[in-house]
Amino acid sequence: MVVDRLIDETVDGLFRSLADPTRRDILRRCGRGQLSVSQLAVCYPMSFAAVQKHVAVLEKAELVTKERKGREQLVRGKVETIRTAGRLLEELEVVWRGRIDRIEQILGDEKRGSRK
Amino acid sequence: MVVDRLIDETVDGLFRSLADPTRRDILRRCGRGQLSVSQLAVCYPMSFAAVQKHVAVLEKAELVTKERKGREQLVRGKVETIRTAGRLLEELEVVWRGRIDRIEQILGDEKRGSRK
DNA sequence: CTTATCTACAACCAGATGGTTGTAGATAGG
DNA sequence: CCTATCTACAACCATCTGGTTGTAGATAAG
Repeated sequence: MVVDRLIDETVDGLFRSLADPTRRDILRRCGRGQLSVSQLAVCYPMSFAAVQKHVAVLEKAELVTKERKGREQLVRGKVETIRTAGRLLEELEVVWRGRIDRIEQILGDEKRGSRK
Repeated sequence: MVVDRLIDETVDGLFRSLADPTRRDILRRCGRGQLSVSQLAVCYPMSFAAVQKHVAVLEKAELVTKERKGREQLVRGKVETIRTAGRLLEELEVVWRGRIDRIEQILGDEKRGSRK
């Protein structure tokens, strides 16, 4: 199993974070980590506090990190977490493709060793 | 752009569907499409109606399809939609990696024509 | 036909979510 | 020092979400 031992809550938070257009847009903007929270905030038709909350959600899901720079807080995207999400999806495909085969193989292995 | 013209609502529904452990488990189980809604329902500590709602959410997000078989409704995973989700994540990575380069390139192309 | 099973859907409820405003602490600049 | 800016966080509110129960339609089985 490629992505093991990620508890449900973590995965929930990861995908839930991605399920909001404002947060996806924040992610697109902050790949290089040059934008402060207030710079991000002016991009959206909502209050600073609302954007701050979105950033907090992303941070909790580890999709971004924040780095203090004077009185600003620079937001940077965390590529590893995006990859984790991608791997979770791939794993699903693998389960779909291999479920039955794998069960048969395991049952076979018990008496025959590897097949083919 | 690999994944174009997917409106926000669609993407929201896609990731939101994935942000629930019951629904992720349903997806894992129904890759081959052999399971009816009621067969799925007995796997979880909740009512039939609750599982039915989860399946409805997955169906609306096009992560599964349903196929009538007599009085049952067989649920089958839709691999293309999983791939769509994966591509959305990859696209994010691409934006992070190439944002600045691409802006420079577009500005350059305006006077130079296509490169390479 | 009658009954049991599978599905669909409405109504309802508690808790989470996404927004608001307001207050307050830190830091930069005049 | 004083002020403006950036951030943090609490309180509040409307809506969405994930669960429940109950009712009803269709199909399979006796």
